Amino acid sequence: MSDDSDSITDRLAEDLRAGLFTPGSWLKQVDLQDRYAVGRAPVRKALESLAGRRLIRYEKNRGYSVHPTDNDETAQVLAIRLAIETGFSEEICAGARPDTIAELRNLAEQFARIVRDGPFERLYDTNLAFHRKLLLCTGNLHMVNLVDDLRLRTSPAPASQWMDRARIERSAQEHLEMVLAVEMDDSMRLASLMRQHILQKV
Amino acid sequence: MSDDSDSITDRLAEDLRAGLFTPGSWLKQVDLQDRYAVGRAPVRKALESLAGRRLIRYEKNRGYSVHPTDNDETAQVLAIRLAIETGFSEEICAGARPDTIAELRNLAEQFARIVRDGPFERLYDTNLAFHRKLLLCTGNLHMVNLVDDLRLRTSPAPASQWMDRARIERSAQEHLEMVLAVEMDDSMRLASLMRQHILQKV
DNA sequence: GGTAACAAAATTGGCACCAATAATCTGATT
DNA sequence: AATCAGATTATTGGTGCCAATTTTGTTACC
Repeated sequence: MSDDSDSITDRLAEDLRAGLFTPGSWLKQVDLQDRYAVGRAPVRKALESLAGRRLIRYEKNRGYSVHPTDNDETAQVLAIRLAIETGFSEEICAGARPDTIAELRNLAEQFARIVRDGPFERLYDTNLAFHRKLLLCTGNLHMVNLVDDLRLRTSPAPASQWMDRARIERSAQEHLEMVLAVEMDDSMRLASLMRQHILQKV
Repeated sequence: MSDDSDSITDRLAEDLRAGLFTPGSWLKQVDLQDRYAVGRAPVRKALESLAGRRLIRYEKNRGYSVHPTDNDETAQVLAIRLAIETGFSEEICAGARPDTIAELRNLAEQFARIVRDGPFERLYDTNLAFHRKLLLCTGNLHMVNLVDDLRLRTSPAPASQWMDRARIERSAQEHLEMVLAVEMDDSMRLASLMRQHILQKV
């Protein structure tokens, strides 16, 4: 993600995504330089970068903190994702080539397989890969990266989102239906599926 | 914007917005600490923050650089703005109170007045204020801030966007029509106006 | 016991210097 | 003259230290 390959920014972002930090708590620089075995400069760089991406908060002379789990806030970020992803449904259908659709189907089936047999720790990755490839059909890499960041702002932890088995099974089904919608060039149906998928209206 | 009020981040962002740096050029840290009369630590902090917001680029061991004026890239960012702003047209209409509509009309008229009489250097600010207030009707501050950043990524300089007098007069007219659409709770019309306004299809 | 003022500790912010890497210049060789 | 290798310069990246600020702890006072 970050252009700085061997930086700790990605590791910190991943740990935030995984919910390893208590929401609302302070990300103290000494703790982080201890945790990631780096100096303070790389820590500050990572914190400032993530704050710029609004993955964490910043207050002058107080430091950087993990977003508290605020339902209203996550709902707002979710609404942004919704507008973007559904707004690009036409371009997704227009830009999807047959081989890409085949890869999408593969990823959707792989997700369904993991839902059935595990390993469940790979659910998030596989789900992410599917959605990334779906959005990449538009050729708009900036949009894909932006949605990635928005996703990091909405999913506080895998636990809360993937706990319910009925829900993830439904997600797997929706993935397959989305592939069908893309295959049939039915952007309206795709947008509708995306809406209920993102909002998780079970 | 940035939580750090007395930082140079905002000043640098504003100078980038105003097009004071050559597109594609390197933002050398020594130049910046000279320009803003600060040390290198604040400079690095500002650069990393702006890179996180993708207002500038970063390459490891090479530094931070101004985005080159890439038509394809700006078109992609514009497409994101389009999806978001039109996607929120319903919420704008739903959330607009009478007094807010009055303020919107004021801003639209103020913009039209400046188009007529000047001072033209305030065109960007007034335009921004109008669009911010329009989007703020949704109550989604995260979306407003995000669109602000996207706007900073699309408008390389005021010159390119505001040069054509016919275009800005048309923009002023569109602002007023948008207010009418909001007043009439016609979200479809508002979305349509926003589309042509953002894409500047003259 | 509770509160306010003060002191101590913890934490962030910034600066100066050095290391690591990249860019540029120089000159020898063909 | 063009090219390649090496040296020189320029630029970024990192570390350690200290200042500024905030937080926490302590003590006197009511």
